[in-house]
Amino acid sequence: MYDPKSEERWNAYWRETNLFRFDRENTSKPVFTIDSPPPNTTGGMHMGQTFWVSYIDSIARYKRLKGFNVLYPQGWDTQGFPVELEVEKRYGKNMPREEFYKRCVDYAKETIILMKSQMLRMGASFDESLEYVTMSDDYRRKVQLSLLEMYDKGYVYRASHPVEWCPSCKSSIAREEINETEKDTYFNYIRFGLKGRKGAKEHYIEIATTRPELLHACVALAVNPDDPRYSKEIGKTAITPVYGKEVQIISDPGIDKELGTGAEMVCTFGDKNDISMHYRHKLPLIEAIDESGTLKNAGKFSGMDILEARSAIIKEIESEGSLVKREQMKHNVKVHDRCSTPIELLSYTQWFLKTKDSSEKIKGNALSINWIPESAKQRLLDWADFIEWDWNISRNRIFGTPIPFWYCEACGEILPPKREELPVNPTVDDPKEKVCRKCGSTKIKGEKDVCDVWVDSSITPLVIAGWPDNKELMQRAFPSSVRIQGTDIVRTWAFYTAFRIGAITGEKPFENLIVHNMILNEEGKEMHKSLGTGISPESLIDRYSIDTVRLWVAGSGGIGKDKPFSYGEMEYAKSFISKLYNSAIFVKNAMGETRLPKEEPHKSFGVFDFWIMNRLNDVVADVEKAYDSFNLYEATNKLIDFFWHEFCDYYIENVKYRIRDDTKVPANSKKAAVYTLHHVLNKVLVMLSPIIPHAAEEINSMFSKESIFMNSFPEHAERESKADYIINGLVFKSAIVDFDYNDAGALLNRIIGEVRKEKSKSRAALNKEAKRININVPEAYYTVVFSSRQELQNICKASEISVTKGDELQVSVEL
RNA sequence: GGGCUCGUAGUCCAAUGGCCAAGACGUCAGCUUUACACGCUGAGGAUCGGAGUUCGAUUCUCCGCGGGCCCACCA
Repeated sequence: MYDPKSEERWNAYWRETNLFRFDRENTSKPVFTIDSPPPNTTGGMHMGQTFWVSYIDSIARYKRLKGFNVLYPQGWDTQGFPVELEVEKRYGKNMPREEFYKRCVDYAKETIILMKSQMLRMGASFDESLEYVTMSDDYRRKVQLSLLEMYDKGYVYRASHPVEWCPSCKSSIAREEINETEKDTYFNYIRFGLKGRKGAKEHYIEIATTRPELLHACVALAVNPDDPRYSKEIGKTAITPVYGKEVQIISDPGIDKELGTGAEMVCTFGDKNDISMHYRHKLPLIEAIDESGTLKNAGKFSGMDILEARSAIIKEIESEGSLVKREQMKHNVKVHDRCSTPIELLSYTQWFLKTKDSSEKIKGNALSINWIPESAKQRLLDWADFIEWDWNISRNRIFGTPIPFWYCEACGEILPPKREELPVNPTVDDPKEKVCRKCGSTKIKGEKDVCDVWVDSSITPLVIAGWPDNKELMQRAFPSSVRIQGTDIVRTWAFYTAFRIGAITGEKPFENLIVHNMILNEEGKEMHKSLGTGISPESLIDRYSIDTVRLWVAGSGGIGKDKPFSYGEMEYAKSFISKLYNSAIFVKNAMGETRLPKEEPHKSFGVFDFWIMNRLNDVVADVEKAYDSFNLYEATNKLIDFFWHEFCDYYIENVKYRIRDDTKVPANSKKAAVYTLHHVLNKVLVMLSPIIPHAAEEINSMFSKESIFMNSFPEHAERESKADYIINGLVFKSAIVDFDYNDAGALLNRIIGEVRKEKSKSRAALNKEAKRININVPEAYYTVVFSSRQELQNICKASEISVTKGDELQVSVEL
């Protein structure tokens, strides 16, 4: 029985022997570079991470067998909201900046230790000496350098721009950090007076709004130009209630005539639509809300928070007689995904990278990458076409890479540091340049904001290849050979990496990009820790084994689809590992004291030995092709099918009689069988070792003192003529027969299968002696079958056998 | 509303412009074959609907239906 306890032993052994270290000095082997995701250090490993860790590790191990010098580092994405939020959850928000910062660092360090041990337990063979951590000075230096490079190339600018702002986190946030939730609210119908016609009933215009508290920032009323109710009012002036301010009535085709009253108040800024109106109609800007979500420029309402102001102002509007009605409604509110606070749009001075003008370049870069699956590429292309704003990289937070710039408050000139000064921290450091180089002002300020986390992680292909210090390694290790990542971060990690690496180097970041989907629970729903619908990888390992989980990952289907988890499939994976282990025991017992012939064992080969060797040779080619296209599913299934249903079900059964009693078989027949058993088992183990390294190593240790990872991947050879046979990648010519061993083996196995079927139909045990077997074969196969009749008789346990020529294959059994 | 993507047995998951559409789990029947009952032999079971292209479509195109993801709108 395969004992999962041995798995931890092999993990320890591989680490002690440094078997998977990247060999820096070796320049003869080609480098294979793996850009694996640096996980957010927010907690223990989940199923999605288990999936990609074992997937990419299998590829790393395969490439080593193929003779590559595999550069496989593992990094940790430690900074930004995710960690800050975990720390807030644990310790609360109220503490000095320095203390909070330190707690973030400690939390990240703690989590790295946990996650690393979980990954290593899975058998991940990354080289620990190559680890990178985004909060380290060295990594930050590289991030800052990458920004300086982009600044030099004109990608960086600082500007006032409406940004999506979280009043609770007091920071601008990125679009991908926004969620939508449905909330109850009131749709308030409010009357605006029309200038010069005060008093008369028809001298009002009515709007509907969910945001009455923004009334003070109202800069226009907008109606649809095709709306007959309002067409004559366009260009006139309306008076806001409460504030009594004059605003123009403008027309815009974007206004929905059916919604509310068909008239809208435009505020700066209530929503995105207001922004486009603001630019389109060149409306004035009123800053309505401050950074912490309280009203400003709102007269007596200034200083109230949004909800407070909302009810206060409604009361005021009502008492003034301008409130027509309130309708309860549900509407979608954009909230910050980390804290669920509704976001606001604020005009704020921020740092930007020019993604919008770069979209064609980004697309070109994405197209030069080999996407697996192909269809994942479309996500990035669509996104690139959709960009509205440049990438806002500033975050008004604490735990992040400082934006490495100072600026002149007088003229806005950006003052970058010198490269050799990096890393810098403008949030606290004084500028080296005391006087603005452009206007001579001495009002030089350091940027207080830090970088968005994707700024850190979007240069991993450079960092892992030794950029910028090790130019020699860069030559060999960049672009990365492969990246693996989830489909959920194509728009972020893949997109920003393609953008930044393209901008900095002009090259693609990686040759191949594997995009995996989600692991769902058994019901096909997303796993959520909070809902208790998750399955912990640790519990699966404990219940099955590491390699069972790994085999499930590899064999669970194509990579482009969400995949429901299945205990049934886990059981199957477990069964295969048992099968493999048990068959190895058989081979071991079969060998006994037999010494393997060193040379020319095939002199004593029988037809089934030739057949299985040739089949192995075919499988080597199939499996290699599958691995080379990163298709672990195909590799796994080819290997399982061959091993289980050809090698075990037929080859082993067919040679048992030769093993059991070698006095009744030709000389050296047993030796040839034992040699073949061992050979095929060994090659299959080597081919499986990337996927189930622990089991392969454990089984291999029954036969060899050397690690299985010291092997090379088996060689495939092409047969030149049909009677050739191949052993270990070497082609041999058969001088005696002129038939194809693959066909012959298949035919003989079919005959054996027919005999089994006949016995099964008669409800007889398969090892029951048959009195007689009659085989009728077409003339073309007669020689093959006739010359193998003695073997067939032994394998099928028949007292007599007869082979006759006929039209089609017929097998009858007399019991 | 727009885009992308998918639809194969009870379930999961492959492949393919043409041989009988692969495999697994489950089901059913049989077999304790001295590696393995986590096994072996066998049985039954599927291309969402419609139209088109084609000698031929499950595969390509279009429409519809259904799922998933994304985006927009929601004053």
